[in-house]
Amino acid sequence: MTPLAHTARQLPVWALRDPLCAAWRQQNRLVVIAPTGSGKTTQVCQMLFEDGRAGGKQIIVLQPRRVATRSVAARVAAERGVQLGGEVGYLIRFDDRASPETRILFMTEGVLLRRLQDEPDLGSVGAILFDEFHERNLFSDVALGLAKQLQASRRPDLLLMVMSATLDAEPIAKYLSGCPILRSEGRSFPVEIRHLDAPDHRPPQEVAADEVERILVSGKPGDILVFMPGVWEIQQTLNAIRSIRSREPLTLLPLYGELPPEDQDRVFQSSSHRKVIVATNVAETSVTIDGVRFVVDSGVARINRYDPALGISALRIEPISHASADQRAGRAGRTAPGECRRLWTFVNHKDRPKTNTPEIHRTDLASVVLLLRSLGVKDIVNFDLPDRMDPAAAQAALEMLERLGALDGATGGVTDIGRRMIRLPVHPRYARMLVEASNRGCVRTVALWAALVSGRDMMVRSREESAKEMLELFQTNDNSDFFTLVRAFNWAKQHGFSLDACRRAGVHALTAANVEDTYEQLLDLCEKSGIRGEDARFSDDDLLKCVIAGFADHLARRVDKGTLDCVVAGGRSGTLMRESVVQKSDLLVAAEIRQIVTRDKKELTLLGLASEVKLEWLRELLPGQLTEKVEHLYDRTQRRVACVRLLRYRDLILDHSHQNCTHPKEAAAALAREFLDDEIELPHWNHELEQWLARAALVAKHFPELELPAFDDAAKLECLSRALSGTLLYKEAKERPLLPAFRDYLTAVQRDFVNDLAPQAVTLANDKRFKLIYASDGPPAITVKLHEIFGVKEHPRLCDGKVAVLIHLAAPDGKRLASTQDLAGFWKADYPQLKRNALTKYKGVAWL
DNA sequence: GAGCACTGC
Repeated sequence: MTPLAHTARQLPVWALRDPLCAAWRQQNRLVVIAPTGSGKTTQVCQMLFEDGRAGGKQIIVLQPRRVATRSVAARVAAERGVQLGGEVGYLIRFDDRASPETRILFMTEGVLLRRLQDEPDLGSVGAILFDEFHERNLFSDVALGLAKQLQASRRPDLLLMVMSATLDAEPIAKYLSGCPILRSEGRSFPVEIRHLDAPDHRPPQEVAADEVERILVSGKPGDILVFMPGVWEIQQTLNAIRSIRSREPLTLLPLYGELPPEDQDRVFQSSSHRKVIVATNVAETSVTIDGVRFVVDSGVARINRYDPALGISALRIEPISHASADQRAGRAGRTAPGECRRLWTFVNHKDRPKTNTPEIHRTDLASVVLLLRSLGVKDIVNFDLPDRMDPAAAQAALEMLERLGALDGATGGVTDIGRRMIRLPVHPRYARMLVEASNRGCVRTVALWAALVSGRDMMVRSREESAKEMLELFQTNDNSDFFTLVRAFNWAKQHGFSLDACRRAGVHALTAANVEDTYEQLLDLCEKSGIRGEDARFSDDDLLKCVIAGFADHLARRVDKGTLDCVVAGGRSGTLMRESVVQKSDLLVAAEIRQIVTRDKKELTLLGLASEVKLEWLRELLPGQLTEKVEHLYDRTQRRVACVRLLRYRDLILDHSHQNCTHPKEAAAALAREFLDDEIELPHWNHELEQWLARAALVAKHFPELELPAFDDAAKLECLSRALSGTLLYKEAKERPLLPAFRDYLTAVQRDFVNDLAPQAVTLANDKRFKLIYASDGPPAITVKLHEIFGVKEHPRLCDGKVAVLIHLAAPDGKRLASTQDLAGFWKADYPQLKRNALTKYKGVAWL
C-alpha cells in the first residue's frame, strides 16, 4: 500500500466498507449518501475493486465534469501506485487515458451514453457508480434509466451504485426498487448559518457589501466568498466593496466561468491580504477554493429554462434551492469552522424549493429523445427515469425530430436521416444541417459552424475599442452571423489562440481553442456516419440552405424597416439582435431564440445567430410546408376589405400580393367578422333586428320540433356575409339592410311560425293592441296603462299558450306600478291595495 | 434594448 493509500484509509467512507461489501454481495443496486470530504469518489471504487464484486470487469465511475474526472483518476492511480491509463484510467471528450487493462475507469456522463450505443449490453462493465448524482444532470438521469433497464433485462449481474451528497435519498432508493441506503460521515468543519432578521429590499450587491464590511469589522480572519447571479452583479458588488471604509487592505477577485483561466487561477494563489472573491455558481460546484471561512450568499442564481411549447429558452434570476444554499454554505467549512450569511430571511427560506430542478425538466429534450428512440425505446413519456419527462416537453421533442426528418411521423422509427444524425455530438438541428451539407458538398464548413456554437459563447462582450474594431472586421458580409464567427475563429487560430491577441479581438481564447478540437472530432464522426463531401464548388447559398434544414421552424420576418422587430413562425415574435449582420433581408432564420430580462425588468425575446433566407429557397426546400391562400382582410385605415394572396410557412406570412376580389362573400365575411369583433358599427344592426333574433330564439326554445337554427356566431357571420356580399367598402356596408338576410336564413314555414307564435304585438281581450318587447333572457313584455285594461281578466299568452306575457302596469302618467304574469290573480290579490293609493294620487281617472 | 453554470461519440 502506498503512503497515499494509507492516508486515504482514514477517510470517513472507509467506515462503510464492511456494510458496503455485505450489501453488494446480495444486491445489484445501492445508494450511498456521503457528503463532501467523505472520500466516496476516490475510495468506494477501490473497495469494490479489491472486493472483486465486479468480477474482473470494469468499474465505471461517472463524473459530471471533465476537469474533476482527470484529477480524481490521477489521485486514485497515485494512491494505488500505478500509471494512469493502466489499472486506473479516465475517458473524457478529447482525452482517452484508458487501456484494455483499465479496471477503474472514470468517465464523464455523456461518454457513457455514447458507449451504450456501441455496446448496448456493456458486456465489459461490471459496475457503474453514479457520482454526484444529486446534481441531476440530464445525461446522468438518462444513463441511470438505461442502466436500470439493462440490468433488469440482460445484465442482472451489473452493479449500479448511486452516490449522492444530499441527505434526501429516499426518492432515488425508491426508484431503484427500494434498494439499501448506506450513509457515511463527511469530513468538513461546522459552518454557522445565519439568515436576515427582516427582508432587505436593496439590491443584493449592496447588502452583500455591508455584510463583507461587518465581517471585516469583526476582525475574524479568513477569506470571504460572495455568491452573485452574474458578471454584472459581480462588478457592482466589487465596486460597493471598494467603497467600504476599512483600513484592512483586500485582494478583490471576480470569479466566473467566462473569465480567462489565468484570471481564474488568481483565486487559488496565496495573497498577503485577505481575499474577497465574488463569484457566480461556478464556485458552487466546479471550483473549490480552500481558505474560505466566510460565505455571503445572495440567494439567487441565473437559471436557464427551456419552454418546449415556445421552443425558447429563458435565462432568469431565481431564488436558489435549499440544496444549493447548503452547498454554497459548505464552501466556508473546508479548512476550518466557518460562517455563512444568507441574504434572505428564514421565512423566505421555507418558501424555497428543497432541491434544484432536475435538468430533464428545464432543457430541450430532442437529443436524448433521439438517443432513446435509437436504442429502441418506443414509449418515451413512460420510459422509467428517476424523473419522467414532462409529456409536453417529450412531445415537443418528438415533433421537432419529425420536422427534421429524423423520426418517421407514422411509425416513430428512426429514419435514414436520423440514423446518420445519431452519432454526432451536436444538437439534432446541427446534425440535420450536417446531413444536408453532405448533399451539398459543404460538410467541412457546416461542421465548423456546429463546432462554433457547441461550447460557450466564443465572442465576449468587450468594451475595449480594439475589440469593437475587430468585430467590424469580422462582420464583412450581410447574409449570416455564422460567417462572422468563422472569421473571428480563423483570426484566433492564425494567432495561435494566444490569450493576448484573442482578448484584443474580443474572442474567448480557450473557447476558440476548444472549437478546433470539436471541429476535428465532428469531421471524424461525420466521416464514420457517412456524412462526407466538400467539393469546393458550393456557394454561400448552399450553406444558408443547410441552416434552413435545421432551423426552418425558426423562420422570421421583419415587421418593418425601421425596427429590428420580427414575427417568428409558431405565433412568436422577437427582436433581431443589433449586432447581427443580417439587417437587410426581410426573411431570416435565427439559430438562437432567447428570452432575457432587462435591467428594468422587461421581458425581451432576442433572435440571434441569424441567416438570410430567400423566398425561392423556401419554395425549393419546404414545398410541402408552404401554403398559398387568397384571404380577405379588413384594412382599418383604408376602411375597406383587401383581397390578398398570402404565402405562409405554418402561420408565418412570407409574402403577400393584392389582387382583384373574386369571392364577394368571403370579402363580406371579413366585414362581418370586423363587426362581430366590435371593430366597426353597422347601423342596420338595430332594435328591429335584435327583436327579430329574440323572437326566433323564443320560438326555437319552446318548439324544438321546428328545428329553427340557433343564431350563434357562425350563423350571424353567415347571415351578415350574405347581407354584405358584393361590397368591399365600409361606407357601402353600413348602408346595407341586414334583417332580410336573417329572415331568409329560415324557411318560409319557419318564418310563418315565428310570426304566429312570437308576434310583434299582442291583442288583449278588450281588442286593444300592445307592442311586445322581446328580451334575450326572460319573457316578452308589454307596458300597459292600468286604466286601459280594466276588466281584462284573461292573461295574454304567446307560443300557443306556453309563454305568459310579462305585463308592466303603469299609472296614467307612465309611472310603473306593478308587473304581473297573471292578470286574474293581480285583480284579486294586488289591485285593491294599489287602488287605494292610486285613488288619492290620480284623481282624474275613474278607478273601477 | 442585452448576458448563469456545466457538458457529449
